[in-house]
Amino acid sequence: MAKAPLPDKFKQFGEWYDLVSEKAELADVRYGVKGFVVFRPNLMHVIREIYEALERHLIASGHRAMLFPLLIPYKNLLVEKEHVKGFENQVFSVEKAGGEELEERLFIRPTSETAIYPMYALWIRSYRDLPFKGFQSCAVYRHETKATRPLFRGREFLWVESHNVFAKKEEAEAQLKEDMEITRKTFEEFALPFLPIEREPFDRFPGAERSLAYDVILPDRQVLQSATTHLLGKRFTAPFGVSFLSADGQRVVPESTCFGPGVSRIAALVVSVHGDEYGLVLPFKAAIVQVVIIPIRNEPALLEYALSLEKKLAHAGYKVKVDEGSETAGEKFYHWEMLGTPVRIEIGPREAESKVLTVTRRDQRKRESVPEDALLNRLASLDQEILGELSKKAWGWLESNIQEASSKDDLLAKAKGAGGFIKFTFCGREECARDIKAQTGGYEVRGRRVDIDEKHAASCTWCGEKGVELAYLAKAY
RNA sequence: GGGGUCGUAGUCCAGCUUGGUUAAGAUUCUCCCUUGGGGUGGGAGAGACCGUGAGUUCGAAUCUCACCGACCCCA
Repeated sequence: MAKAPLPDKFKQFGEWYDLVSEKAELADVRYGVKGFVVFRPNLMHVIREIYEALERHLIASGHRAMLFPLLIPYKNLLVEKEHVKGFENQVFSVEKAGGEELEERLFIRPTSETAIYPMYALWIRSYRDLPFKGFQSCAVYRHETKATRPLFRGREFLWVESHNVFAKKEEAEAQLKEDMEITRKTFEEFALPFLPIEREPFDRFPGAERSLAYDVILPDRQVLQSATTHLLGKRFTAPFGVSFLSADGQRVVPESTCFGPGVSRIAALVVSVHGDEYGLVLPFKAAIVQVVIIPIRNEPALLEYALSLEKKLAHAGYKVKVDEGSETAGEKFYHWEMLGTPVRIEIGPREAESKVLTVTRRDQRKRESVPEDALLNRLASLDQEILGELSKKAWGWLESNIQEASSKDDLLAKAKGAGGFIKFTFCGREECARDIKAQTGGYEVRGRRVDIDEKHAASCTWCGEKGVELAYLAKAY
């Protein structure tokens, strides 16, 4: 068999990713502005499906869609001190319009707190207005100075941002759990794993009281943060003047949370986590074409049979396409494998004669024979099987890349090794985290897991001070 | 912030050291024939103001300077 078109993603992830992005026609980097790429139709399909899933789960849990303007008055940025510090060096600003200097300077949202909270201050008047749960699906803009890579880090990225307001702290705390659940359900639909990790106090979103992040290990064993949710307390509601009258007539400043699943990054995960040396591997939900039918020769009888099958599958609700192109069969196989199409049906004289079809699943690249009258049942089971097996494989990779360090020496040795997560007992001190990062060549303290309770030792594995938690270390994007 | 590499068809790139005919090749795209169950083979055609600007020269993709852009490494 011929050589695979792509390198091994576990050995040369950067090269693999750039090539698959080009060959599967995902992103086009030729637009010519650094950090800004064009999303092509194959990628937009994945993006739209991710949006569809996130929005469905948000709405089912009581959120409502909104859309705030892209441009925000500059003075709004100055309202919350920590927030300004975090973003002022990253914002794009607009000073002119129609050739004239603007009376009021505007900036392009790097995130929308400063656009949303002034309006919340107008909308929220009574305890009856709470909880207020809203979200918007949009692009945000940050002038990143680090190296950019399509979908992983750009100066424009797509996300959903949810901004919720609650009367009571417990309700806000509970929202963090709900956000985690929404992330879990969405990721499940794309067979993606993640670890929910609470960030250390010194590593929070500017202005947050608590920050949870959803970390995934990529094929190069570096960690990618795909989404975050933050407990903001009164950090934004108070300075922006959001308050309400309680049932007993008291003026109260409410609590708030925000949740930001990075849609471009989740798409990058679908590509990176499932793909192989033949290209993308997509679950049914993410595929723009779910079943491709390939007539092995350009003969009218074969084409006719292929089209009748297409009609049958389309009627059953599948996204199906007959490849009528003039390329040879082998060329078409490679093409559709690169695009990650989950199922391929080959139609040759044998199939047309016997009505027993040759069906190939993309994830395993294995052929099987399926009688035509059993095809719909088989496709339905393949949908679930492929999703299940992709998920199992993805979780297996994540879990097999978590190690635990028993001592400082052990930690140093493991840090020199393959990468991935290293668990250790942490004292919680920023100084200690800085020291670890400096001495391990870039391992950062990500924080502690919130989905399970993990026992920690009495003293910090690194510095020997009192241990407070079992924390995860990793090199991050 | 510091250091380095590179800009030539849609894509990958040769040529530059030592200036000189029509800028070579592969891939891609179009058409014809052939082939077809894992990237068939052949033929014809299309596609490049050689990143931009200036300088040196009889003559610049090639030498010089400036600018713009991209990529990589280190902090």
